[in-house]
Amino acid sequence: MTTNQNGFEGSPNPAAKTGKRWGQERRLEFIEYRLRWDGQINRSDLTAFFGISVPQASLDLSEYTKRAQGNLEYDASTKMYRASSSFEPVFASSSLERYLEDLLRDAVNPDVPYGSFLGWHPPVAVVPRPWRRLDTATTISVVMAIRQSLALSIRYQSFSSSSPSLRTVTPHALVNDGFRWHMRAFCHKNGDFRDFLLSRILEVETRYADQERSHEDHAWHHIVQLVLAPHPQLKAAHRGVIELDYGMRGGQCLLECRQALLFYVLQQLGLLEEDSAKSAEAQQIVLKNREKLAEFLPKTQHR
Amino acid sequence: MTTNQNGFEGSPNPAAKTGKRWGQERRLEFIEYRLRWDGQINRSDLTAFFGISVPQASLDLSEYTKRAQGNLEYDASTKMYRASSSFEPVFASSSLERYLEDLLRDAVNPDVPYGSFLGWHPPVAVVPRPWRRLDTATTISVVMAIRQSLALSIRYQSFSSSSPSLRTVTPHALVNDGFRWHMRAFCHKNGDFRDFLLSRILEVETRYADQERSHEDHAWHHIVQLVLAPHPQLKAAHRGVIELDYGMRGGQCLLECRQALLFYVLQQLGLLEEDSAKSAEAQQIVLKNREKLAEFLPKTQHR
DNA sequence: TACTATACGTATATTAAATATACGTGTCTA
DNA sequence: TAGACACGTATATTTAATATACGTATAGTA
Repeated sequence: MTTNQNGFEGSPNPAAKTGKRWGQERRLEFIEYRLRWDGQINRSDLTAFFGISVPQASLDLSEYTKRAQGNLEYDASTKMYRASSSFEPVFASSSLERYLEDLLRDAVNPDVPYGSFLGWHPPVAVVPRPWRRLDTATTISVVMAIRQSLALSIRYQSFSSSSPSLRTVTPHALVNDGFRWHMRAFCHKNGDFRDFLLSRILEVETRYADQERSHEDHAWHHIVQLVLAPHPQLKAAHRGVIELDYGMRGGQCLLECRQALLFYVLQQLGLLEEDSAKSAEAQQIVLKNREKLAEFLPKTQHR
Repeated sequence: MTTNQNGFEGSPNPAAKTGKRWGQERRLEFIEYRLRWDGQINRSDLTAFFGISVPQASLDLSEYTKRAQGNLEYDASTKMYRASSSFEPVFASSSLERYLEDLLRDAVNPDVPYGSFLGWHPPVAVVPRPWRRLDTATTISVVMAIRQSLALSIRYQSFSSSSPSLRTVTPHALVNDGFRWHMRAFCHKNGDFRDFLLSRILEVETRYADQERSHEDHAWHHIVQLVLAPHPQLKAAHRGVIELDYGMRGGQCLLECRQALLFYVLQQLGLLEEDSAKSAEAQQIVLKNREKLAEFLPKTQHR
């Protein structure tokens, strides 16, 4: 990628030209996706979804058969194609991860069109989140600031100070902690790098040219390793369950994470306190290399 | 939707035929998406992404201008179109929610093609999750069982029992608790509805026809309301911050949730115990209608 | 058992979309 | 000031997709 003086880069090329037609490639992916996750597909699915004609749908189906021999078999009784018993996916876009993500997005935000290929799908429920939604203009300001290495003067409501204060920050990345969005930024007042919740930015007042500062953020680039193990006070059988859940081998597993995110990881795993009041059953896992990691935790966490 | 004797339904029609061409509609959405979140677009973005010709890209851009007058302005110096100051989106697909979801999916699973329109985007970090991934075949079995009202005989590793046991269950929905996927199912052994972690299903042994049981699952269909408020022992200024975070009005906010998910919601909000050992600062919020909700919590939670 | 409806495949000619190629314009860089 | 580049637009041409039609197979129903 090349960067010009505006800080803009040539965009990457995810669904790049392959010589094939973009539209038809999507239709072939659609066939496989529906075949796999809806269990079935026929021409009317294609004509309804893409607005193509019946003969074209036939052509697409025969093209898919050519590319993925033996995946399709026609069930004349239901007038549907089904995945054969020897079905082997040929498109990465029909992966389990994508399907689950599609289900999730649809359940969380049914009004937003995500362009998914979902057909029939099971009822899905998601644990609701109480936080208020973000502001579009603020998000765009932050993204632009990251791209062009701008410093932003923001009115920010930190938890530690009683009223909103003006700060100058130079953001360089976005962070999702599983619940909310933050920006990772250099704070000009304190002279260090911190996290700021996007939802606590009340206003972006001014922006001016700064410099690229990401490389100075050591806690960001430093990757630390957590060693997790089942709680030793659990019965052996329970330990086995935990090992299954976490895919542990030899009684432990490793989890890599940016030092800057260590606090959030431990918080989510309920591992912040050394000796929690919780029972072994509720605690489930322990952090084996706590001493080693202790130095990487902030002294006071101002959320 | 109509259901035939196989339990399959006619599929919904999200990107339905609008008279317009599906492919060109995607290209127009792409133009707006890039304009909004990449800040810019030009013909080569279109030709590279969709594999179309230069004149066609020009046609698409002028078509977008026709549909969204005043959104585009050409910057001859960078040879790019930019969003004008009076930019008004005309496609719901360029919403903030979709952009953030796209960023998240790309960060969590960079290898899975999600078909997003993301161009340049800021570095994004996500708090890593330690759980092992699901099995495709198991997931398909569960989805099929839900669709066709099948009972599954599964080898399941519950946390309470020491070794995997065989159970017969009839699932009717999927649940995402923010971390892991469950199925909501009728348990034939216990005669009630429970949650089962998909990752603890070791094997699906047999499946046989059962009946639709979702309507009997009262805790599933019953919606309860949580009343959340800032922790009363917080200073007034801190309470204001919490009210901002949660979008509270009049010092509280409501959160609706299925009774069956109440446990997970309280767990995630750190509100499971009545009097937590945590400080008011760490606790942040309280549940105002705890007594009312107490009856809806399971006596013993077997995770 | 015959009749009807429907979805399949495939063939035809036709329409419409997208292409290659070309030429003139304006702006930045060398 | 010349060259490079991206813009727009016009041409003829190619290719994709369409409408229409006909024959086949299955399920449901009279």
